[in-house]
Amino acid sequence: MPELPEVETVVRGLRPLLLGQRIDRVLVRRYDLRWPVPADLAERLRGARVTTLGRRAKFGLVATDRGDTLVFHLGMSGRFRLDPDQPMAHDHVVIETGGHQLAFFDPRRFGSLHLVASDSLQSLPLLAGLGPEPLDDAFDGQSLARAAAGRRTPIKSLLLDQRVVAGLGNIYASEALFRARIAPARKAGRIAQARLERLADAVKAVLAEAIAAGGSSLRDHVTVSGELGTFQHCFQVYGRHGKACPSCGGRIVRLVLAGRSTYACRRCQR
DNA sequence: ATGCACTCCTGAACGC
DNA sequence: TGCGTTCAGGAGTGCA
Repeated sequence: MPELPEVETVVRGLRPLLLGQRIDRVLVRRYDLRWPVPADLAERLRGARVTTLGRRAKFGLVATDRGDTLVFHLGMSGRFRLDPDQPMAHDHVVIETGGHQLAFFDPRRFGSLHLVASDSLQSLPLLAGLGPEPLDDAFDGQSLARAAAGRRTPIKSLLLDQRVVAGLGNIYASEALFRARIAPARKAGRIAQARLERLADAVKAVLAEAIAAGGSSLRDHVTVSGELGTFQHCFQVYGRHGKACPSCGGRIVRLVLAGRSTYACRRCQR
C-alpha cells in the first residue's frame, strides 16, 4: 500500500483526529517492528498534546508539545485502524486520544515507530539520508540528471533510491516512466537531459493525481477511516501485464529489475 | 563506489 | 478441501 500518496492520505486522515488532542494513553504490544520501538515510547507520549502532523517521504510525522516527534513508517503492510471493533493480532501499538483509539496495525512488521527531538529530526539516520521531496522545486530534471550522471543502474532502480528522490515506490516508479515514455531498464546515465526533465514532470504529475484520489488501494484500506483510495483504477501499466497498453494497444509486459516487478509498454517506452 | 541478491515477516492468491 | 509455491506497495546489509 504505502508510497508517498498513501502516506500523505493517512496523514491527512489523522490530522483532524489528532491535532490539538492530548494523548491519554499508549499501549505497546510489540516492540520488535522493523526497528525496535523505543522502550520509553508510551511514557514519553502520555500527556503530550499533538501540535502538527506532517510527512517526509514515506514517513509520517506527529509532533507534540513535549518537543518530540513521533515518526512512523508503514512498511509494506502498515495501517492505522480507528476505533477497532475488536483488537487484532497485529495491532502492535494503540494510542488513546480524544475519546478515540488508534491502532498501528502491521502484519509483516516492516513498518516502524520512532520518537525523536522535533528540532533535530536529522538525528534519525532514516531521515538524514533522504533526497528531495518529489513535489518540491528542489526535485526537477536537473537534480535527476545530477543523480543519474555516470550511473549504469536502470532508471527505474534510480527512482526507487530514496537518496535521489524521497517517497517514490514500486507502483509510481513504473507509472511515471510510462508517462515519460522511458523504458525502465534504460541505464540512468544514458538518458538525455530533456527526457529526464519529462520524467521529473511525470513523477510530480502522477503523485499529485494519486494524492487527489486518496492514494491507491490494492489489498488494504488506505485511509484512517477505512475508505479506499481510488487511484488503483488509474494505473496505466502497474499490475497490468498481458493487458492492452492504454496508449498504443500493445501488450504490457512485466519485467524484474533489482528484484522488483516492473511494468512497461515496449512500444511506447524507449 | 556501484549494483544487486538477500533478508526481515505474514498473508493472500494461485496451481495442482 | 488441502497443500505447497509464489508473490507483495520497503529498504538496510553485505557481497562481488
